[in-house]
Amino acid sequence: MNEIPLFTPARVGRASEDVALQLEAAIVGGKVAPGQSLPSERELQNVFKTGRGVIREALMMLRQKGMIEVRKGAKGGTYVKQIDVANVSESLALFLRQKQVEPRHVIDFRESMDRSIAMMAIVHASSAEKQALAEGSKALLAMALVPETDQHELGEKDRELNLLFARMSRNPVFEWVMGALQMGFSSQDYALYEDAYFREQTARNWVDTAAALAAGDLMRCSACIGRHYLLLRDCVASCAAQADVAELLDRSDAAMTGTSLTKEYPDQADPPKYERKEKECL
Amino acid sequence: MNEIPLFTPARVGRASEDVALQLEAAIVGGKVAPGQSLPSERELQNVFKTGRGVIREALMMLRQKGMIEVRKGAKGGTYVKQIDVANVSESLALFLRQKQVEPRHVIDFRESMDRSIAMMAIVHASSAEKQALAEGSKALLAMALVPETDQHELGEKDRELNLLFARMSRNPVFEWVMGALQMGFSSQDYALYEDAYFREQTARNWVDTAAALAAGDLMRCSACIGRHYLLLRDCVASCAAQADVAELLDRSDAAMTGTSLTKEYPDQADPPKYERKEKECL
DNA sequence: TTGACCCAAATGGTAGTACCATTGTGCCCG
DNA sequence: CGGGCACAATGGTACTACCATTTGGGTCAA
Repeated sequence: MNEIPLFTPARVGRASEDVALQLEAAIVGGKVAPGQSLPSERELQNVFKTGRGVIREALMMLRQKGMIEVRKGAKGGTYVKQIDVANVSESLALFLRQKQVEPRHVIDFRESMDRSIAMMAIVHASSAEKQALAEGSKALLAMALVPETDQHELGEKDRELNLLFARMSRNPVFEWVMGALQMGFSSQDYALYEDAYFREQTARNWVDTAAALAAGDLMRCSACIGRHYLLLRDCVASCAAQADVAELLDRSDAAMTGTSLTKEYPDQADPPKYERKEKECL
Repeated sequence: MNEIPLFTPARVGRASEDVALQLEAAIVGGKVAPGQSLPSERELQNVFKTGRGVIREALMMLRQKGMIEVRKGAKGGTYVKQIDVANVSESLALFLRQKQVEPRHVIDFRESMDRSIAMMAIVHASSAEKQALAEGSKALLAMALVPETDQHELGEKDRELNLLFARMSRNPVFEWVMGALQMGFSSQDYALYEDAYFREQTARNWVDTAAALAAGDLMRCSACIGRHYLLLRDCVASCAAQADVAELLDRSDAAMTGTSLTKEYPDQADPPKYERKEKECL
């Protein structure tokens, strides 16, 4: 099964794809190191014997992948870049959102990853890191106990701790995957710091987690992680209950405003409105 | 820290980005359902009051993200698509490759994920799935014992089993992340089936794993997983030894052929060569 | 009636040109 | 010596014209 298609539609349209592929190959092949620049668009135009639009489209694709960065002006051009984890995060977040993945599944995944991280961190993390985590968690608790603290600030701190925690596994893959997941679902974590009860419980639990980790007590650490996600699940469940009501209102609201961008206008003469508000600057 | 920049360089260049953002918002906002099509490029040109090139660049970006699919001809246009997990995989693979992540770290990550999956699969998987895994692993073993079997075929089967295994966790996130990781590192798994010894050991181990899983014996299952990755680590290590030699040869070879694409030609009059072999079809 | 064929319209793909905006460099003048 | 200005390189945008592909309908013949 899964044979190579015998007749691939050779070179059917899409020269830009071809160009992008060749440029990508040159980059990943190490022909152009990060920091160096590709030839200018007009040079590439000559090299590939094609129009400038094709080159620009190809560069757009590479830019979208995060492989290059484009700068205007003299000494401008397309510079090869280190790919940022944010690119992966964005891609993943987009996918998960579109798949309407249940928060429960993401939470389960994160929990199992956290347990793995804890296991590795206990073995591999330096004592300095362990201390940093302990202090960070205490700082979080201090912040959480002040009622005026903004939940976003707390969420940010939580995210920071999570990343530090992941880094302690000494395995960058964990750090990256965790970062990618967090990027798309920060709203969940923020919600955890909305309610005063959850806020305090979560912060205290962080302190316990850090202490257990520092003590090398995997069992207690694992229990703490379990408790963390128990809180998160509770919180998400209670939020979902509210959100359901909000969504119902929102949906009936959206049904009223018929701002569609599609082609389904059988009888309507004046399709999409699309007020261009940002465009009077030309 | 991490304040929102007070003065964002408002609308500096890059109208295509603006267009892409608005279209993306329309898509993720559900204004255009998958399967439906956006207006044609020429219509969008009017809607956004911009040149067609800008529209095309924006569409290229969305296409790169996997959100749309573009078809030529009458009734052609840009159709909103379900994002494929392959997009995430590609993004992740590109990132990992560029970060020169050590195989060891990826393997560790996969191992810990496999253990989590096993835990969940024992609880959640249906008996039909468990049986399917058992039969699949036996089929793999049968194939592995025939010396003539192609290693790629075995690798493909292995990949299939892995995916089935991940699916048994009943959590799609595991399946997707596993799929994404495999896509970028299939060569490792293929290597496992190159040597006759590793081939047989791995296949037998798969059978044991499936049996343990079906029996609900988490301990034995976990041990099998450990053994699997022990084999993989051994295999990768022995491959790396060979690869090191090859790389040295390859590097000195690359140093000879000076086909550079960068701008560093202080004295050279005729920069990049770039024979266009695919282009005589116009 | 049915089938084959062809042509027109819609749409994406490519080429080319002209011009604008931005930015670094270096010359020129005070 | 220093500030400012002109210039050149480069990306960003607009517009036009034309090509290639695909669909659908219309026409003509069997």
